[in-house]
Amino acid sequence: MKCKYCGCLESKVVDSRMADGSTSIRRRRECVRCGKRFTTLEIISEPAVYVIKKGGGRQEFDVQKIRSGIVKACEKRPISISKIDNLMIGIENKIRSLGQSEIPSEKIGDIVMDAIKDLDDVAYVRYASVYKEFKDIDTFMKEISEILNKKKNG
Amino acid sequence: MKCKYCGCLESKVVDSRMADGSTSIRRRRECVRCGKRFTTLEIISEPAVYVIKKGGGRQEFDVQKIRSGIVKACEKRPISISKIDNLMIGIENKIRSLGQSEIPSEKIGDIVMDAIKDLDDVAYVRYASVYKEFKDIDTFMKEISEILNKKKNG
DNA sequence: TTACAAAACACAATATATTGTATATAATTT
DNA sequence: AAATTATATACAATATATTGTGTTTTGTAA
Repeated sequence: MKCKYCGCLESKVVDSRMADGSTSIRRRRECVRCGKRFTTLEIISEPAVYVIKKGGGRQEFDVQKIRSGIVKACEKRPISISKIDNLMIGIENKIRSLGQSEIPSEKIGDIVMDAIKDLDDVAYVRYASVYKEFKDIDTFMKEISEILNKKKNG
Repeated sequence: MKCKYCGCLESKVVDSRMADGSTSIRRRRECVRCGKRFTTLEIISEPAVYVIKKGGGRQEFDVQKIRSGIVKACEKRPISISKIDNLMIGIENKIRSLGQSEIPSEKIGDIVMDAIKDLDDVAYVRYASVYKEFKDIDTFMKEISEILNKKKNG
């Protein structure tokens, strides 16, 4: 496991716990070279799902991309990494449970948006703004208004 | 690790390999109860630090880039690789300990410069000349004068 | 349709991880 | 601000994973 700090290839496990109702394992690792610690997550990964891009290109579904998209959307927001990971696992499960080997990227985006919606309003708007690419302004504005209304009235 | 087929909580590892250029570990697991196999992926789960470039661009922070910058600045200077690595580790720790998910590239540059300053004068000037891009000539000249004075008087 | 690459499979010798129990601290929620 | 939850920490006894070598299968590219 390449250390994210110094790139060293060796690290040893310092702690290891079941997480998310035993659907994953969270480990604490320590780099052999620099001694820095980092957290890892072991998740089930069935590589049979392909994402069909808008241009028609096909790419293997990669949770990490989903995760980094969510992480970006959550920047400076009070959302713990474990929450993001849980969300990611939920999204992955949902996508895989569709039982399809090919899924259009739009559908993936919709599923992720749906999941983020319940997590954090700001993150949701950020993600949506990137994902929808401002092409669908009407829907986007409607979504924002809905959130604002909910905040005002809720 | 909960089996994706029968939900059994116990599974054992049948095979384990580094994946994605050693950034993750791919395991093949076998459920203790139903005997079915599935693949898991262990990935790093930590808040990413992003570098905000001058133009506004965002890029994931990469120590190796810092390191290669220092190595270049130390060319033909009597500085061992382990010294550079130690410096790099210190820089990384400092940056991560800021606890921020977004850091302007200027700040990174300042931290690196500060670290190099104590390492080697020539390397420092070289690094500063690249990093400051001679835009901040006054400060740069002042820094050089300070170094020269320190050498003369110290 | 062949050729290449990635993933799955097997096995054996060695090295490392797991899990209960427990404390401290940071982050969220009320 | 207090209460709750999550994360990080430590240690020790036990159980399990890792990695080289090599073969086979499957999917993708030539």
